[in-house]
Amino acid sequence: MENRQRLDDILKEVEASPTLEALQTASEALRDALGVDHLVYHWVDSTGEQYGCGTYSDEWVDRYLECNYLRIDPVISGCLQQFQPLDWRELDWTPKALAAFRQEAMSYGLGNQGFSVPIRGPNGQFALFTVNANRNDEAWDDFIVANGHALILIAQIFNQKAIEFEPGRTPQQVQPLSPREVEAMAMLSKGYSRAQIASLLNISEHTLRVYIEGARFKLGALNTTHAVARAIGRGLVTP
Amino acid sequence: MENRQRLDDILKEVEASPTLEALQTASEALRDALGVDHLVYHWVDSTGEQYGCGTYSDEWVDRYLECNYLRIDPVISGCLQQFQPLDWRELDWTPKALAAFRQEAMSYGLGNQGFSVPIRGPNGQFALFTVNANRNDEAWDDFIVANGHALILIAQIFNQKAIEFEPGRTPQQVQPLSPREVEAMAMLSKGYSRAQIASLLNISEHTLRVYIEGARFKLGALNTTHAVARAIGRGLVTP
DNA sequence: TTGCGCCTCCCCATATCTGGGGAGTAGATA
DNA sequence: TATCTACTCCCCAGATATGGGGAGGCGCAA
Repeated sequence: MENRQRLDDILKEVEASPTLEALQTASEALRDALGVDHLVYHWVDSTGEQYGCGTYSDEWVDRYLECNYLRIDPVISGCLQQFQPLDWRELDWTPKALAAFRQEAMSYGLGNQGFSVPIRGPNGQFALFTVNANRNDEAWDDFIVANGHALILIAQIFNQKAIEFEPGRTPQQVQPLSPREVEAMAMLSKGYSRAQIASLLNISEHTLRVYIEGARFKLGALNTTHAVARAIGRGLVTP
Repeated sequence: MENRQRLDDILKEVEASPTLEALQTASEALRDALGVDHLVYHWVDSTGEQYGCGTYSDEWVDRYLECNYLRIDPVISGCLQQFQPLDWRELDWTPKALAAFRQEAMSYGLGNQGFSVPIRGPNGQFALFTVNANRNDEAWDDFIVANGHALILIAQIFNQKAIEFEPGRTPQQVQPLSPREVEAMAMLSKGYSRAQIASLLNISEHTLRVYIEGARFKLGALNTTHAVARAIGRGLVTP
């Protein structure tokens, strides 16, 4: 269990020095401490800007971006649809993805096994923390049992640090929606039409319209759909 | 650090026996191990169904539900808007919430300090893991420094167990959206009108409509706003 | 080869939403 | 007490979205 102590030390350093460079050097240190081939932290902030640090080779990163593999990467689509930590073996490897993508990845030095921890924030933040190694199935099982918890924790700590870099921390004070406005957004997000909502809430359709317009205004939205999307993003409504 | 070992043991038991009762007994064991007054895990699944386990008194839970405090609880609204772990002192305690809510809570045995770890899933799952105790500010600072990481980990483990209980694990195979359909949903969620999107994507407005209708159908949505909400919920689009 | 899914285009009519105005009540806040 | 916000209601006209029909080309897979 001295390994654990070593991980703790590295993470403490990360927490003390919140810079992108610190995450980068920590990635390398953690990779060695864990004994894996690669360790990557990839992060999309609320403006859609992407950041990344990790131990993939520059060639692979360039190739990945160039081919827009983001769109076909099963790791990405898998992690977008669930948010538990994910063993790459559980993924849906279509023949295309397997041939065109995974084999190519291995030629760039990636291992055959992977484990990714997805994290999602309410404003579209999405982070992915991945370790990658060349192992057989049994060895990988053992690795995950031994280190799964630590990986989740590392992902959280990286994530907290990443949040601090966020440029658009939206210090602009947000207009809180009134209860009725929230209610309207919630009903809209469930697919009800204005007429239905009005009758369900026992108010006139026009009154409902006032709420929707109020919500649109307070959320800075261009139309109702936009307002609902923002309400969801702000956590006022659960989708 | 024997405390840490004790936490580990309790968590291992939780992982071995994934039942709601196990979470309940673990809550009590963890409360004692951590030396706090209360420990609660509250969880909303993708259907909107709510579950909870923890050490609050039944009277307080009843009172809370009866008064629909969910709507005014600053802990809830705070955690819905950010997804980092949250010290209750950072919350926005309006006079009303303070008077009507917090003081009443303390009369039901809650402590003055709290720390909550929010977790969000892509299908509307929302979980909140909270510890609560009666401490002065310095003691609470020390507690969080000492146990913050452990709390995050506990929240994750509770969450993974809770996911296994989910009834609507939606074994129904989901229809994947085509790239164009996803694109349409993404633009709609940003507030663009159909005409704008069509011209931005360089396609006729009617073609765009076909995509939107396709997405609506595949997402089982009643209208466009509903479809966008579901696309967001499914993680196809970031709000 | 024959499907199947995806992408692209067009017509029409109707339902629904949006934008602009105004106005009264109650409750909380200052 | 004065003011502000939230809530409720009404008018109208124009913009926008929706529903239903049909049709051709392209690529992938059984």
